[in-house]
Amino acid sequence: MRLSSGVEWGLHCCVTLSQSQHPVPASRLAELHGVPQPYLAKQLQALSRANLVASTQGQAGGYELTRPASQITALDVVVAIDGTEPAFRCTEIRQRGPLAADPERCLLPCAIARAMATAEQAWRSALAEITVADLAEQVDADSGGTALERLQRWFSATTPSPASPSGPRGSR
Amino acid sequence: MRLSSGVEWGLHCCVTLSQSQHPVPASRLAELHGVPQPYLAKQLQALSRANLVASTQGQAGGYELTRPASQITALDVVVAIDGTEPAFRCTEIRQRGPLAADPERCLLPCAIARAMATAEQAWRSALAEITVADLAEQVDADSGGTALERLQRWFSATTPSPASPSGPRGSR
DNA sequence: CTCTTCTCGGATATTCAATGTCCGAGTTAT
DNA sequence: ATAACTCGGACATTGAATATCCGAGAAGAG
Ligand code: SF4
Ligand code: SF4
Repeated sequence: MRLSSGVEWGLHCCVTLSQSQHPVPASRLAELHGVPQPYLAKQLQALSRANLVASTQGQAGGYELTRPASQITALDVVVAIDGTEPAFRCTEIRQRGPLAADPERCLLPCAIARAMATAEQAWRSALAEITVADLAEQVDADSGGTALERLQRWFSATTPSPASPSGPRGSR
Repeated sequence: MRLSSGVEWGLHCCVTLSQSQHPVPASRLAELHGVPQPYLAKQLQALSRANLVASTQGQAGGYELTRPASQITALDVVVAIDGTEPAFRCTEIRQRGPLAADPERCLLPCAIARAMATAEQAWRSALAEITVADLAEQVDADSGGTALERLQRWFSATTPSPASPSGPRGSR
């Protein structure tokens, strides 16, 4: 069982966006996390399609959350990026082979599929209990209360500073 | 999130084996479920490595359960086939980028990783509640109490019948 | 009002893992 | 002792996830 690695980036981006008052471009988020920009854009598009983040185009554009962080659960992010299809996909092999069951008896999922669905429901319920606000709070506590402040200070460097004449950011 | 499709076959094989008193060859299991024989063998090897099934070689060989069906949980099967690695793999992106946290603060998993691990633990706990015996019972109930009997009758066709002289099974 | 610049959005290659397949080692009944 | 049948691990193939690119569109500056 593998979970798309983009889920991790999506969660980080949501936590990051919850600390910004202004839209943040995708390129800044990618630079902050040290991940390839084009691929992160793909995940952000998925979040945008799920209406978790809103995109603003233009010069001061970027992404921002559409809801308060306390209204966004981890399950929302996971579903938005990884999709809603269940991990256990039934191939209906009970209808194949010499002992195939009558199709009329296969109208509802069998016991095995039901058990797996129940387990997956427990997983989703656990994720629905955690909100992005909770994650931000815990991340801040882990770093001794300095992470969120450093994050906001870093945002200031990318805030629209209209007086920057010839930004000599010749890095690349 | 995707779960290996071999998990489904492994669960079916365990339920099937719980109804047989004699070892069952992999080729018979594949024929019964209508899946490619060589690939099913791969999954059975994984089950064998986890000591869930025992393999007997030779002419009357095959696979059989090593424990009573009530002692084998669905989690055992899933772990044996799909592996024990967690679905959420942390890339430690908090240590990358311009705002990299001090490595000394990253000794324990961060809040995001902890939340995902908790959810996954709930999933595994739910699977550990279900045993193969429970599954067999429910499958039988779903079919009106005829599935297990049909299964055992089908086994009779492959039971060591020493009087078969020149089995003209020229199907393939 | 125009123009430039910056942004997102979807369509497009590449890489890795899961799927599917094969043949050799080993063991039992004949 | 022989022969037939079994499992076990090593080997191609396919699909999806990963990583990337360029065009459409909107906001702000001039
Ligand atoms: S529904 Fe149940 S019996 Fe049918 S293929 Fe899926 S797991 Fe097997
Ligand atoms: S441990 Fe937490 S902060 Fe670090 S990379 Fe994983 S999810 Fe992100």
